[in-house]
Amino acid sequence: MATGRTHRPATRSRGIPEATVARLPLYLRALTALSERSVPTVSSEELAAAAGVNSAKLRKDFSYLGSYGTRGVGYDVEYLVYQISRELGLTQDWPVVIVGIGNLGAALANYGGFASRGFRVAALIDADPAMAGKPVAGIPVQHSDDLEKIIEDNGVSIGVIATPAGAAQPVCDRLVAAGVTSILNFAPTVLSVPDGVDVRKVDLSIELQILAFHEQRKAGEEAAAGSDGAGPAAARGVSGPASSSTSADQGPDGDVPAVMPA
Amino acid sequence: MATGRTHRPATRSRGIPEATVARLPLYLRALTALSERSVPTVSSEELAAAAGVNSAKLRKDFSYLGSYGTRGVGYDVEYLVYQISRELGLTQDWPVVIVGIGNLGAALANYGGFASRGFRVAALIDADPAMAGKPVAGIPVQHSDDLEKIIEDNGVSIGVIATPAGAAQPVCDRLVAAGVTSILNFAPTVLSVPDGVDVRKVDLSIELQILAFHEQRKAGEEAAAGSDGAGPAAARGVSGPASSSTSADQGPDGDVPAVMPA
DNA sequence: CCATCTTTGTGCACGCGTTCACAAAGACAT
DNA sequence: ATGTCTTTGTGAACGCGTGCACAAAGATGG
Repeated sequence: MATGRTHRPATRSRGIPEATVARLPLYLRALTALSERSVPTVSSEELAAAAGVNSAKLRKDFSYLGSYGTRGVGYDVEYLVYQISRELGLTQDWPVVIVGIGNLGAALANYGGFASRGFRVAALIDADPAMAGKPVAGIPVQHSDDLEKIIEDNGVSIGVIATPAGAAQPVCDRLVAAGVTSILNFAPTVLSVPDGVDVRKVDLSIELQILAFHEQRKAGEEAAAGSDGAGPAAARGVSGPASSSTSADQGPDGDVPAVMPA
Repeated sequence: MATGRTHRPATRSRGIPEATVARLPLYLRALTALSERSVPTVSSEELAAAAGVNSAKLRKDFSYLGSYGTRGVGYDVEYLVYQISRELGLTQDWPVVIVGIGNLGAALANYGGFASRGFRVAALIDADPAMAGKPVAGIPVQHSDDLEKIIEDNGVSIGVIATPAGAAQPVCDRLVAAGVTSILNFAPTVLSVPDGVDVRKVDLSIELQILAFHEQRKAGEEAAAGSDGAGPAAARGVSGPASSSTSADQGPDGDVPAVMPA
């Protein structure tokens, strides 16, 4: 029982590096766009630009899948779309349940990106009895009492958790016990799962904090160096780390202690 | 003008490795929980377990910030909370705009995680004139015509893009031109930004595809090895890559070509 | 059939991130 | 004051990911 291992530590899955797997959807998206414009072939250079990566990296990524290109020409768009789709497992149907139909859960249910590419929202589950039966995105919400039955009846192996933080771990445990082996977690908590279960997390708060770090660093450098005058951002009121100014201790979430320590 | 560089290639920001920065919010969250329970000190082992990481990694991460621990005892919770908050720039106020108030944008506006830890939703912006003035999460939506003025008046340097894919790049360009230097992108597109602008992307579709890849691999291994009988998941109907079965060619989004190539 | 040109596929080197293992440091009891 | 015990902080080794640079491969034109 490993605690909170987020996603495969270093286990190269069948020869394809994890970093490559993470980029395949990007390539697939770019290729799909080309396919819709009926572009027959594409060079690694062009495709790399569309996907926002280095062309050498892209070629190396594709080399893990096999030699699907033609030297002097490039890659056959349709063929590559098929190969990547197959490699990612998108040629089969993946029923998905979303647990926690609040603002975020409802948004996810309505999100078109789910429906495309083999993913199908099989059920929406919420703990609130008042929600039961209400249709969200055309799908009636079911009560969490029936979670296990829903998972088993639909053969669901991928679960999306969009509950409040406190409910996430219990929901996760029930999903796993019912047979779910892949979880996409939107709740701001570290999930603990048994071996063999994959967890990927999407955490808005963390992403913002990372951006804030770089933003602060940029502001600091800008103040240290001479006034570069790069656009209207230079006149921003970010002067230093000590500008707690107006709203310092407002904490609507019970966070933000920010107290001076001993 | 670098195309589509997602987040700092390898530029170590002021000595703190990028990987460490990405984990600091995790530590901060765990520490905040401890702080609320009035736990005075915590060891690297305990905190690492709470954050779901290796204890050696945690100690090394903290060593980049300085020597804030006491040997034989552990770390002072309050002190660490303060230090990490300061390092991440959370002791100052970060006004944020959300552009694109659809299902997702509205969910983000309502998300409590934004309000906490120094982030403040300064404005909601949408291109639909019918939305203008409507309050979402208590904040009136403003029309995108006023985007530049809103950015400048509020001193916004962090923008969140929750528009459809097609609108993302133009919106991004306008945000950057108006002075935004950090962008959190929820639209399924690769954004092209000038140097000095940070982009982080959150892409549900990509996360799901990565999970599907591992799910497929697990199913394949399970089929190859003898029946392990590990729980009810073993009896799942995922037999092989060729089980396109019932709903093979339903494509509600204009995707999923899945055609056999030449 | 041959020369040329384009583009792939990859060997190689380098740097970052992770993990181990241990010495140094401080708390605590006697 | 001294010894013991806990826990930090870090040197070192290793593995993964990235990018360069080039040889091999095939298309194309004469």
